[in-house]
Amino acid sequence: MSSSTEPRRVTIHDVARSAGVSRQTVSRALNDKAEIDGSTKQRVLDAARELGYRPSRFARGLVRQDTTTVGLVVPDLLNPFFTEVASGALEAARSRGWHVVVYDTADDLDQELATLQVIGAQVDAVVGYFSRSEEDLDRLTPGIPVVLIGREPRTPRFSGIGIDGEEGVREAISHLVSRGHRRIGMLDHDRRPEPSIRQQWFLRAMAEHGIPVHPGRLTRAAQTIDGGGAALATLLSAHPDVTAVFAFNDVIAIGALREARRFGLRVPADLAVVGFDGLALGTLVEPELTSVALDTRSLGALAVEEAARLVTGAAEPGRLIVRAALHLRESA
Amino acid sequence: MSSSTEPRRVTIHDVARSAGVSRQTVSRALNDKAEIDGSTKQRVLDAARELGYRPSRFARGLVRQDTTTVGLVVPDLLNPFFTEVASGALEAARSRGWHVVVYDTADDLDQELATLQVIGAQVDAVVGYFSRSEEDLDRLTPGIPVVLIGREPRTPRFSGIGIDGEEGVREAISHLVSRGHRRIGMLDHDRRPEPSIRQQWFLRAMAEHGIPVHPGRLTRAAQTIDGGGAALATLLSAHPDVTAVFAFNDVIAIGALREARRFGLRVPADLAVVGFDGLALGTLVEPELTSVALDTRSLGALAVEEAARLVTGAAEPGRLIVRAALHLRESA
DNA sequence: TTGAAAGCGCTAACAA
DNA sequence: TTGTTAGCGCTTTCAA
Repeated sequence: MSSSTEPRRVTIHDVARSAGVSRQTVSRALNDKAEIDGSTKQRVLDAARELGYRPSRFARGLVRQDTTTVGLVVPDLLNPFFTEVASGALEAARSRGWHVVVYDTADDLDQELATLQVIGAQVDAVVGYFSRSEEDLDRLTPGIPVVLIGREPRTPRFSGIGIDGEEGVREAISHLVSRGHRRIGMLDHDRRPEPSIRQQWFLRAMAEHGIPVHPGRLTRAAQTIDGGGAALATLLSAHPDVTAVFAFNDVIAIGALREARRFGLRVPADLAVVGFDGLALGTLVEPELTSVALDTRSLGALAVEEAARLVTGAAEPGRLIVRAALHLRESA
Repeated sequence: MSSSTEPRRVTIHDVARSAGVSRQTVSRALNDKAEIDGSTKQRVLDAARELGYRPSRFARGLVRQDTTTVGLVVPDLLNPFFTEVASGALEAARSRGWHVVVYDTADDLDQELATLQVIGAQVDAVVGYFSRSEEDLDRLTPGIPVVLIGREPRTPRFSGIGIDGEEGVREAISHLVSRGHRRIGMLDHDRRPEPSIRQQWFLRAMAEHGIPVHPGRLTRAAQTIDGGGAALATLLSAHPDVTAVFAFNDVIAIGALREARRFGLRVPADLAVVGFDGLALGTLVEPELTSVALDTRSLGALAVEEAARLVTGAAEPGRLIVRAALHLRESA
């Protein structure tokens, strides 16, 4: 029967007293140590169960400094790209015996801030996607190793897992051009005022083929399926002569695919669509999505491995690059 | 310059000595307490940064017992169903200021065991999907509140978030029957030897319409897109006269959708397909998937909320039920 | 405004 | 096999 007032924590001391042994013996029983009598052990275990005893993870962690926890921050776990990155991070962590605390910031700067404010007290290292400035990040994660994914750190304070898709985009554009496309649009992201690096790759690849890109053919899309659809609609209403589009990512591309269908356009016959990321989702849609593909899971895994290097002091913050390559499927 | 040998941890004591103050003052500076001189505070902060000091989360947690962490266990984060559940759990946790440690057991009993063995030392409560017996679970999570999702606990040791899809399945079958279907197959899961409860709902609903179900029309599928496709192929080769299928879940149903297309069958004209879960993914495929839908995110959220009740002692372990309802879209 | 002392709950060493 | 002692690193009294 438990008191209905303050539910004071049951400690190892209570168990010891109840079983008539020392705290040390309780510890031995609970941790399956060798030097303990069978019947004593059973008595202790019974007492522990009786009292509903749970060891404090803090006290235990304090004395056995052995567990490592990494914080993984993503803007939206439901976005399949981040799901794949998270999955890779989880697997890499598991293979090292690390634990992963996951935070979904809902792509919101305030929630990102709130996360950063609490994360420092919970983890040994932080990996993931952040929108705040490096100054902010540094201030909010004092002394903690941080690995930025998909973003080039400007200072040696952070490690970065970068993406080099230039060659992959070049392949994609060459493919489109070889199929006779010349009026090619792009559905860029709309997160920042300036164009993405992927747009730069796109423009450079187009320039290599001597094809000018009308600025109106560069549209911006929210990073959702619906956003991709809306952007395609905008693009096509202004430039109905476009025969192919390159999207900032697969989510946007899949939205475009769906919108094209609603427009009555056949893909790829009337409109070719190329995405970026190479999500598994791209193989489920009809037609299957051609994409400049990344090994998304290794993005997460590499981030955790880099975090491990930083935590152990095996390396200074550095950068790693993941390359993208064209995966030719049906949509282009 | 740091020693290249044992990288001994920098403690509050080191900072105190370096700044020429007491440990207490360091604590005050770091925790933004009021009673401290501005210049002293700055000196301490500088020293801390200089030494790369990071407070131990264990020591801090030990004395401040305020943070709560819940462990979320899923068999496969890449399965969109579990992604949605996880997303709901993360949001519910965030709103309580809880942290979530996520474990992906890769649908493997040994990894589940390994997870259970370490999770107790990391979290205040556990929620998620488990395949092991309640005896095993109880033994491995001594004293820790556990909430089982999608599984009815047999003992009051555990809370459960159950799914009641009987009415939803009945709606689905009524719909199919009203469209003239009578030879309806089911693609059940293949995780256990016995048929799923969803199959029982299916058979009961069919019986209510007085339609006998040939046992050969009950097939088993691995819970992947490919598994769903393979199962449909098996079913159709043995029973080509089937005009509709009900799948254990949307993932299997989407595999069936794809396979039907490869068979040259039009959906729903030649073959109607109904899934279960109501995943967002179902709206991305062509045709959009009709499904007995669940609020998957609330499944995760309810689990965390129940965990909160157990942790605070506000309630004894209990069960909650989430109901499913037919979402009519295009595939049936 | 600062410091000294006490203790959070546990386990690793050592002694009995 | 068991108990005693001494911390792990931090924050909260309380006194200076």
